[in-house]
Amino acid sequence: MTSAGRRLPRRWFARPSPVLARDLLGRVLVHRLAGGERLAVRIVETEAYAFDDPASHSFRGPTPRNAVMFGSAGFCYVYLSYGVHQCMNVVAGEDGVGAAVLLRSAEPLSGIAEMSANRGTDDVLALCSGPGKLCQALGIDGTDNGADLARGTGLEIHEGRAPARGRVLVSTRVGIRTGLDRPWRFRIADDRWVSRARGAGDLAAGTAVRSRRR
DNA sequence: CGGGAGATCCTCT
DNA sequence: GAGGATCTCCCGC
Repeated sequence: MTSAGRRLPRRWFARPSPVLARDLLGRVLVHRLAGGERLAVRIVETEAYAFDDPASHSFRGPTPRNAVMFGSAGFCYVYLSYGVHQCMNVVAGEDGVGAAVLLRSAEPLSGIAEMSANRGTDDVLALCSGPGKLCQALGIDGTDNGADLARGTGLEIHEGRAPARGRVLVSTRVGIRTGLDRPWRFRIADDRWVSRARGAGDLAAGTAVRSRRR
């Protein structure tokens, strides 16, 4: 059994979303199913969204959909994307701020048979390589909106192991048309489990970060 | 293998 | 009534 370490406490989540997004890399998302099965994945790609961020659902203030974003850190915000895909966020920051981190892709650790069934494919590289795929594999949907990740009610985030220093790539976010000035997409460098993000910004931003380190 | 379009429906204007 | 924090399939090269 994989030892994912302790469950992370609420104060750990209560930081600015770009800080939390980076620190979520390497952590383990666990979903315990009603049947007793335990699905676990290692987070390898995230994106931060903030209250004053035109790309964020919270940008125009609280609404019924984004209400969870304006609550306490460590809660789960799930929304339906394009009427088809569920996407999971981790609420960040102080209460009432409206910040969150989108989980974009992950490495399957346990419960792979169940995740394959949920996704309808045996291609393990395609199980969690995107925000919609990740939710489908783990069986996360609208009923998980508002779940308390810090309290351990079946959907939890455990300590895992952070990537080695210098192993984090930073780039612009994917699939948005505003807020492209913010380099708030984080992923583990040279990790085969990150999503294949299409779009011009990806390679350019990635190489920019790489060359900046020289 | 890269790009483009359609699916599909909820949310807010 | 328009427009998505996406995914997959189906082209064409």
